[in-house]
Amino acid sequence: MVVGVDDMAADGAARLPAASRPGGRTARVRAAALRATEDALIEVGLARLDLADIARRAGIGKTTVYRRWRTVPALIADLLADMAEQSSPRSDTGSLAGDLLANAHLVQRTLTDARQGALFRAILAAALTDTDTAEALRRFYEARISEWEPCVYAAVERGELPAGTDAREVIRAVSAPLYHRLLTGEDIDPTHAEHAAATATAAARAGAYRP
Amino acid sequence: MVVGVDDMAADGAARLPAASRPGGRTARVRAAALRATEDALIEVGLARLDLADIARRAGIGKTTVYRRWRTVPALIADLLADMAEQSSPRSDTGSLAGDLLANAHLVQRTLTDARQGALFRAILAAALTDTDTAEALRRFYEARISEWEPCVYAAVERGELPAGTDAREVIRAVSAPLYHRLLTGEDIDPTHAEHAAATATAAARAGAYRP
DNA sequence: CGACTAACGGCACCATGGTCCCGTTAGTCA
DNA sequence: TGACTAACGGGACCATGGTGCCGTTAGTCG
Repeated sequence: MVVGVDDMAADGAARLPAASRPGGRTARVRAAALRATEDALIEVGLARLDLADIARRAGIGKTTVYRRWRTVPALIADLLADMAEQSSPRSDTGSLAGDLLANAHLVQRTLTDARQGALFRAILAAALTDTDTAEALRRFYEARISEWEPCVYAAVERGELPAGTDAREVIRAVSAPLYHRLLTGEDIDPTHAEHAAATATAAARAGAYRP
Repeated sequence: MVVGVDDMAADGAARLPAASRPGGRTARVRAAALRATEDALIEVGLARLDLADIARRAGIGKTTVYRRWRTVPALIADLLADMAEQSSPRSDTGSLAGDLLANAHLVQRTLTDARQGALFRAILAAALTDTDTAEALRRFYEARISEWEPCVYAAVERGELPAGTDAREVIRAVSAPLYHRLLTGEDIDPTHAEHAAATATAAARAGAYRP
């Protein structure tokens, strides 16, 4: 088998636009493929996903999809890398309880939204069956958590929380119970968001997030 | 198409041993299929699962598997129903913190164990892509939570917690952060279990689980 | 204990997702 | 602005998972 540069996509995670030729078309193809993947995941779900269908939606060749990403998880991992780059701004309400509530509501709305919710379910399912996707998901959350952790630093400075509080753990604690409900397909309403935020706030105040 | 009684498995969730003939062989076949499903999920994972392979492992006919369960998610949902029936006893250490810690360690060990962890990852992935499986998963957790909620009632009676504390929410709060780590493929060690238990305890004491 | 039939099993068949080959398009760089 | 080649696209081909048919096995019940 003669391996051209053409055939090298199989090295672990999906690669970003190739180093040697990052220009227009490659980037356009990637963007179209990722949007199509998003749509397909939302409409038909992970289980019935078909790379040929994605190619059709994206208006690109089926061969291209197989060559560049090779597998469904690799494609999703690349989608996650793309999502991690788009940042959503945090709130700053002036109190820890308010900030965490805003965060909880954001997560709640995302997971409840018809499109976003379906997308996240599919992505989480993919992450559970593929380590590269899991790694990409971790990076995605790293980015989101980094966005929100200043809330906790501010609360420590205001004297709301004990010094040494693990900011990232506090942020994670807000969304964990909401994701747990997502797993079992239970509904997630604003009440649950409020509970999640209140619980994390109480635990943080009690000093439960110091190592 | 002549529909015999033979062909009626497609009504939603997988059925339990048929009402009219619950006896020996049917039950044996089901048990063998569920054990084989467990093994296959652990060894090859959800993505590469093959019903013919499961039939081979179970020593039963491929046709039988397709006829009785129809799809992979239906088979997994039936596996979950089976798992829900096997109860694991709770601990009683005499204090809420101790009981929740015991629960957290149990969850931590389960998710960390090579076989059980892989099995849970596959099951959660299936639940995220199929509502019947999600429903079965919900029932499974209902059973587990019911087993442990007396810890909380006891703590209320001892005066450790305020009256009106939502027992089920407290139990869920212990495992939620551990499952959240599972999603992203992060390691889960006893330290994380201790944090999860301590956090839930602190939040419960602070009255965060009253509606 | 023998007839009845639900449920199982083997096998051939078929649909469809994934691979391969090779010609085409379009960034890149002198 | 033209040669070079990375990357794309079409379509034939192939492997494999899922279905249908029909004979066989073994609980059930009189």
